[in-house]
Amino acid sequence: MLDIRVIRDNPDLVKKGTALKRVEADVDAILALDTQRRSTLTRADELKSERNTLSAEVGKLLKARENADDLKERVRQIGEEIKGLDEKADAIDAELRQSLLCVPNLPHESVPEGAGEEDNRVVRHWGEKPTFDFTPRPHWEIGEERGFIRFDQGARVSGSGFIVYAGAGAKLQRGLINFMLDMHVDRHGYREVQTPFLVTRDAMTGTGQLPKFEDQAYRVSEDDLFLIPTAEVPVTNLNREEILNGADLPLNLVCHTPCFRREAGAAGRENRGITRIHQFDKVEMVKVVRPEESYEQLDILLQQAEDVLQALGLHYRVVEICSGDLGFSNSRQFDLEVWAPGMDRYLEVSSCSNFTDYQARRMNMRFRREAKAKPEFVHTLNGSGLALPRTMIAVLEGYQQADGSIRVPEALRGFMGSDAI
RNA sequence: GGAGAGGUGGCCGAGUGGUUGAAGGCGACCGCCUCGAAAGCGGUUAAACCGUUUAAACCCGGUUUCCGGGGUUCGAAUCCCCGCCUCUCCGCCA
Repeated sequence: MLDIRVIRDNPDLVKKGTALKRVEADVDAILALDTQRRSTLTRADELKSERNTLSAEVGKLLKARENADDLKERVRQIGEEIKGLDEKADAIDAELRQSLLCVPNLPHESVPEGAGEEDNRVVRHWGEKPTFDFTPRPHWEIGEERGFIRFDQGARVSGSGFIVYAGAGAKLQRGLINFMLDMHVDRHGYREVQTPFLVTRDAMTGTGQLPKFEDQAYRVSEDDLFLIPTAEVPVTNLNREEILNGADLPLNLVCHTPCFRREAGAAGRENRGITRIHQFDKVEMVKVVRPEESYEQLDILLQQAEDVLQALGLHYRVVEICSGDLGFSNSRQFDLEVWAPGMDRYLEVSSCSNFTDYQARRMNMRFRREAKAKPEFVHTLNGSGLALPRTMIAVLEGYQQADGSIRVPEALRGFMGSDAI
């Protein structure tokens, strides 16, 4: 969330930023609550100060075996008044926090202005679209025909939007996961973690999925836990409520998890095959860094995600996300879109974002530069490296051959033990 | 799931109703000593919020916080209730 002081001191800046993001946020209501909160707090504090003084006097009187009944009664009355003010302050506080949680992060000044997806900017391309001497087929045809992807069995077990990988398809996904993890660990210097897939409401709130987007998450109501929509949630929250040692930054963490998304209202034409399913695997990179280096780290993160696609020999483009399409908690974001020849379109396989101190403030995650320095909020970033289904699509469609077999990308041959499946 | 024990500052660990934000130790930082270091000696060492001030901040005044939430009391780290977490034993189980 945003620093209330920033909102207090620069309300217009905040209004401008949220407008750029095309998000409604009632800044004036927040300012009013803030003023109310402070005046209530000031009055309560004064009374508490008085109570503390008088209480000490009661103690002295009692110790001297003198009567303190009158004083006691007076303090009791003050106590009641304090109780009322505290309750009021708590109520205002809760309301203020709720409002604050619904204000998005502000876009970085470099972010192009735009209303939505259509205004995103293609920054560059890498590689070239593969050419075929036959009409490349979409992955759902290939996958079904070869038994790599069992849509029927996924639906049978869990309903529509769930799939089963089988045989060489299952092994291919496993190979991709290993390949990605190894690259980030061995080459990019990340530390691998394995986290829970069910997280608390606090964790979901910390990274920004809640309270605004609860309808997108699977929830286990019995325990009020949520199935993670991305490893970003458990991994970023790993050090919440902590003051980190500045010498330990930046933290570079990589994690493979399944991701669960309800995708309410997203069924249909655009999402045929496995482009958008309720459960998919993803390798995610998370960085926790010093504030002054977060934008530089975003470039590094993006490059590291690109490295995976390049190593797999997949043509892709880098897209800079405009203000109106920017994620709720993001200040700047680049997507990687891989080419899927069978579908004849680009697919988002990675999203690399800087969250500045927005998540850190929600999670209360800070660091100390030096031994006695004041704690400061860290900056957090994350990027997919990569989402598996769409990588799978690009491989199946991009490496398909006329006879229906799939060439195995060089990088995966050692693992697969063959050069075609 | 059942029974018991426990959750105090960066860490260890005192503290059972009134100058305890919290003894003592460790660690860290500063200074002295030293050619330098170690040892030794002295000092410093929680966070948030409100107010004041300011270019911003420090300082200063106040409040809160000893797992979280309620309660008792003039006053709670200390007493009571609920919850969460950790450990031990039992049960169960990949």
